[in-house]
Amino acid sequence: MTEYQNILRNINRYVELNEQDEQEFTSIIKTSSVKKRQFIVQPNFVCEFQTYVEKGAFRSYFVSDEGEDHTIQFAIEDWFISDFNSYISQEPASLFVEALEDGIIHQIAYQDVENLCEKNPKFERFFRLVAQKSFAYAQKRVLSNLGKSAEARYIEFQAQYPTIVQRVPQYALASYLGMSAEFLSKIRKRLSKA
Amino acid sequence: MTEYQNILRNINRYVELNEQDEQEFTSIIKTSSVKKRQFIVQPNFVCEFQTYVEKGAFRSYFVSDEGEDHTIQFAIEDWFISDFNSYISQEPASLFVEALEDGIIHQIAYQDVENLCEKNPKFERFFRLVAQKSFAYAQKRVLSNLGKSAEARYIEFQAQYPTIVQRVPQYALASYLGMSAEFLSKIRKRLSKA
DNA sequence: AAATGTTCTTGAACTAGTTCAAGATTTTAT
DNA sequence: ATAAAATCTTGAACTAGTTCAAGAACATTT
Repeated sequence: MTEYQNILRNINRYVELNEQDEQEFTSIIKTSSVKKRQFIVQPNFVCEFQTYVEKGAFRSYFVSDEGEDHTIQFAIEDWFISDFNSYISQEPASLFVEALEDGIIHQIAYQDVENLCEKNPKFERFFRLVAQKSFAYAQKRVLSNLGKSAEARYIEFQAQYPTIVQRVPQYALASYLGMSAEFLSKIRKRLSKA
Repeated sequence: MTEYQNILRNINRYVELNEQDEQEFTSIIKTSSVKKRQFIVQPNFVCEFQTYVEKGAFRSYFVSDEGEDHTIQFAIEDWFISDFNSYISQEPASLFVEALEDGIIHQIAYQDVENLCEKNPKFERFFRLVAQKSFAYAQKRVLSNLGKSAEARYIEFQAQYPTIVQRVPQYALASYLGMSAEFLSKIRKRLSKA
């Protein structure tokens, strides 16, 4: 079992890689370990990498002018996370990406990915499929919450991602679900009694 | 000037097409004209096409369980629109896509696009870049509205897309901006006095 | 095991935005 | 031109969710 087993298996769900392809891909990976509360992306710095979570839990969030924070995405094992906007345009990020636990990540740099895509159409294809799926998924998330009450949004998230609910601080979850931390606390109390 | 001038110019912003490429692409286009209030996508039918707007204005929207409608996207000349989720997965749509004016569209079918991508990496590349940009753009839209009041959301949209504000019915705009039609009416009144 | 920092809970007062209803205006079809 | 349909406006009553503040529980460091 190699260091890159998991990330390669992930890619193989979309395209079939031979040894040569796998070698091309793993040669651009940079692996690091991160400590809880460490930032791997910060506003005003360009988000150079897409990050694959080998171990740990992360969240990306945006701090609005009024100083509230808004969680955009959680990522645990086998998920990718980044400030995608910044990554794609190679302009300064507006998000933080923060480790919620100690973890291990594999990162791939924008220019390395672009070169790889140009060299090997299998990767062009992989990144097309992933981008399309991410976009579709993001739209689905928005839809599934439209017109729902705060309580309904929580119940649905809890049903769909029970592990994340347990693993993530409540204020981060509240800010993901678009409600105040206090209100989420009240919802949970109400539900635990019923 | 050909029938496909505009859509080809759009693609050429991302990849350079020679005559042969252009020919491959235009051969899969299906052009039609649509009447105001006509639906080009409907829930429960698979969204077979991506639609390029040659002329006209469209909106995609979702009707929640409670019967409210929520506009997801507007599209005018030179934009693409679809129920992307349905298109990508080739599963039944959950959105309506409705013509807001009489118009002309160019459509490309899922399977034709996939075949084209497999045959010609330039198109693989084009659709990767477009999917990535759409995803980044969708995220940006979400971010730019987070934590803002209904009035601020309206003001910003109006500043960024003045033509759309003029061209689109107010209830559709309100449902795009996430507020009731009545409230948008009140906001506008307030602003016109100030 | 004490001390410090972080996260979670609870209630009371508040408010941005909704809902309802009815009339006014604009657009579309005949 | 006229009627019918669609859209927009306005005010009054309401409510889901926020904000503030202070204490309780939990986690982390020394």
